[in-house]
Amino acid sequence: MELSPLTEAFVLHFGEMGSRWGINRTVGQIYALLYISEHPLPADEIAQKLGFSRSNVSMGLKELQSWRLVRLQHLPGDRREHFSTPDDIWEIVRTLAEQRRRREVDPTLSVLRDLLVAQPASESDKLAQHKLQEMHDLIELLVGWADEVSKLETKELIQLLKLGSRVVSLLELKNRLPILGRNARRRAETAPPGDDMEPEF
Amino acid sequence: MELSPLTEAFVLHFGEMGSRWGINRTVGQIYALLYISEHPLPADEIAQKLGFSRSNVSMGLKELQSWRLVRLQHLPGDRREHFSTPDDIWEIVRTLAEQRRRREVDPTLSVLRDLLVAQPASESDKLAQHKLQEMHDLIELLVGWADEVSKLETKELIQLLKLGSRVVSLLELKNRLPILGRNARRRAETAPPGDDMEPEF
DNA sequence: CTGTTCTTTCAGTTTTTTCTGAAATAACTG
DNA sequence: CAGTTATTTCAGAAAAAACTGAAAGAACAG
Repeated sequence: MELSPLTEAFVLHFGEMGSRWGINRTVGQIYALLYISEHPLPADEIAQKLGFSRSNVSMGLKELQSWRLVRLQHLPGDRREHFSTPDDIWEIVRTLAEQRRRREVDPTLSVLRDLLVAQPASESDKLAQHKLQEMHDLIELLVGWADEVSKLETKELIQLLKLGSRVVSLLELKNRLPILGRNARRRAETAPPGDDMEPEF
Repeated sequence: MELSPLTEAFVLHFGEMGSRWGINRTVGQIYALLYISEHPLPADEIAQKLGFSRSNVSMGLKELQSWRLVRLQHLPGDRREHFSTPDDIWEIVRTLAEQRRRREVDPTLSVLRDLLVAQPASESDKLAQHKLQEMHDLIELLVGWADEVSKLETKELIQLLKLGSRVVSLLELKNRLPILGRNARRRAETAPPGDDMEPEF
């Protein structure tokens, strides 16, 4: 491997974790190596450092590129392609979220919607559809939140995260000042039957 | 399969998605079936409906139980064990988050911490440690946020999610009204002692 | 206790995924 | 252009993961 023990430990752990998240170990290790490396690396060097075949690295990089998680660049005086990760780790998080959404969440929402508009063939299908509706609404809520939040500047995002649940006190504040929130006075209403996800605020 | 087309479509999609998230297809399908079913199901019925061997189902259920994602119960007049998912979908989300954290996030933080306290063997190790520090801090921030937020009542949580990025305007509002006082209305249980993530608002 | 029903375990098989080397392709150099 | 270097593709090998049936183990009923 000829990696420093520090790098090796990180790379191995990351590969292991990757495989628990549906990313193959090789790809995880390549990513970890690029992340921790000072400079962009050419494919043959990655192969040599990690002990993979050149072709395996080629496929791994292709995969990472399809996720937009690595960037390709050319260094002067070297014909090889060099790969690197973005310098800003928040950009990495955003990309990951965006891609996961595009590849897994959106197709799932689409399937759920199809099943929800289908004519139920039985009583038990109707009950099933209710469950699917709950799941659909939950995912949509989370996705909507993620969309909103991903628009924030990193600084604002960090501020928000640091605030944690204390943000709720702000909500209470808002609710105590009805002039600020359009639905401030609707809280006491009972939820409509068959829809227990709708918060009235 | 003898499942309604609706159930079958859901189960198949869920199995597919599971396998992209590091959960094997069988386990994903079992979970989907339990989720969508009206009543708790015994293992042999799951096996029959999904066309898996009884032993495969047994292993899948064991896996799901280790994740605390399914519950076992006995129905009167039936010696078999019946399995079900929680009725409240938010509980499912919480469990999933909690378990992922315990199994993947915490070990990763632990590895990162170990590598951060290790003596760097070179200049390039020092740079690497800087990258690891960034990753560590980011994960810790996210985990801290998740901890805080998971303490909220579901209603509050939904309210927060619906608010999305508009919460930032509340933050600004608050900053413009210093009369309300620092940490006004702060909830005692959400402020762990020794918390180093204190927001300056 | 004996027989019955339900559940788990696990060695071996099947299936799927990952990985490689060889060959093809592409990109450049002089 | 011919030669060289870099990259990708892909059929088959290797490895890993999933799955099964048979057998053992547990929990009960009578």
